Amino acid sequence: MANILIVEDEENMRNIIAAYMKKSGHICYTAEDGVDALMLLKSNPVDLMILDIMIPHIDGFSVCKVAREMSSMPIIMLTARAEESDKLKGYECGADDYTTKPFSPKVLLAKVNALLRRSSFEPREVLSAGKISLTPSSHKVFVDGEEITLTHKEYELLYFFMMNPGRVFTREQLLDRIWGYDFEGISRTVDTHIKTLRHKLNGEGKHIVTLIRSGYKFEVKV
Amino acid sequence: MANILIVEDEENMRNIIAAYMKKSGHICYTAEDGVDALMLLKSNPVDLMILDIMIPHIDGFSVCKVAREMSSMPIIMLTARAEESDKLKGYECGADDYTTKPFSPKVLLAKVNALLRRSSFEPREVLSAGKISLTPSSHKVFVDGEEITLTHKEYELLYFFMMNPGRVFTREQLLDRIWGYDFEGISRTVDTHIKTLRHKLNGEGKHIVTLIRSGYKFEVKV
DNA sequence: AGACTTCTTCACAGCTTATTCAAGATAATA
DNA sequence: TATTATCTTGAATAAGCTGTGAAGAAGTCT
Repeated sequence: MANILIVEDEENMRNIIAAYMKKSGHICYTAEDGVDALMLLKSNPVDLMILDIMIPHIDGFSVCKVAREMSSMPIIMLTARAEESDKLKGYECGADDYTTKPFSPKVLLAKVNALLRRSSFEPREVLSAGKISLTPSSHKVFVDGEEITLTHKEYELLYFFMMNPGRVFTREQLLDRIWGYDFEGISRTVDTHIKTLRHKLNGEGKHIVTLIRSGYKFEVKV
Repeated sequence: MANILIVEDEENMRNIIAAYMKKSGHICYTAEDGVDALMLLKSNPVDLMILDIMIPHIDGFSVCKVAREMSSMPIIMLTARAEESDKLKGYECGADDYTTKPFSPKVLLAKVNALLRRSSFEPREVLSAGKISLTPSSHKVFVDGEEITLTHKEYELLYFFMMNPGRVFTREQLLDRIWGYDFEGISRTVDTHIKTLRHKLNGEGKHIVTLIRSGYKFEVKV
């Protein structure tokens, strides 16, 4: 269901965890050190990470911090040490859970599923609103049954909106989260993309609502 | 920041947990048995619950299940038993974490904050007073179930009032905090916005109370 | 390199929202 | 009750924001 990254240097442990996750329908990526982990994080869509602290090259805390900057995925820390200061450090780095070895793989799986539920991760195959439907896996968008072609930015914008329905975003937030800039000053770029997106969505463009001085939001119902 | 319900029958333990949470800025409600807990849940806005399993009248698992049906708040289970079957049962009931006693209050606090962060808890999901309710994430305002449309300034004004109920603000303070000016001299700008806001709030405009010579305040109850 | 697509910038019309002002209403004061 | 200070209100005016089309810049693909 979800893409899970397992970062653990002991091969045996790694395999056991992966086996449990796979059995429950998740897709697993594995890394045996911090560098591997970061590379995988960059190039793959990871929904949750299980992260051992004592790993070669770059330790788990650092990996956790970097991961936190790029995504809000749930992170479960694993470690042999049960020291309080370590746990606190883990939570400070942005971890969601801190599990000490030895642990039961069943309980780990239960935690994983609880966190996925909590992180509003849904294995949604298709997002829809009104007559719009969007399939993330194939990047296809249909309006009233007709496929429409969007450019990459337009797709990302629509996808972002549909993943966060009802929420208001300022132009700056959109530039930040979709474009990835720290934009200084004013830009009409967002407006222009909204315009073309609305146009391509035809009548369904009404789902994208302007809030003067606040930004835009996507409303599922009219 | 968040409203936390602590359900624990041992008075000492309850007080320690509450003290830690309060120190971190959270508002605490406490219950010493399952019935208490459910009553509090019904009548108060709870953002997160810390729930002991072994409590009088109704056990923690049952409280957890009921709570899950009414809200998606994070739930942390506490217990003296570290049995795997118990943990699994906890997660099955919809708990987000299962902590065994004895535990460090610091770590518990870190978990609480991690879960609040994770649950995309925002400084209050919905603010309400009388028949007014306001959702910050979508900038929506309802009066008696009907959505009303506010301009940006009106929204900001109402939001500010509802975030600071009962407090009196002078016009200068409002200009300063909402408009961002250092206003010199007199301005009727605030008055005018108050007027239209009251008007749009219809009968509920009465929540905005004028204090002659002092300014305005927002009263939650009539 | 050339042709095409996509992205960004810009200027301005059209419209919404904010502010000012003056007069009427209300409350405090003596 | 008369007087004065303070609010409320409505209308007029000013300010600010967004939508749009067109054109230039940056990427992509062959």
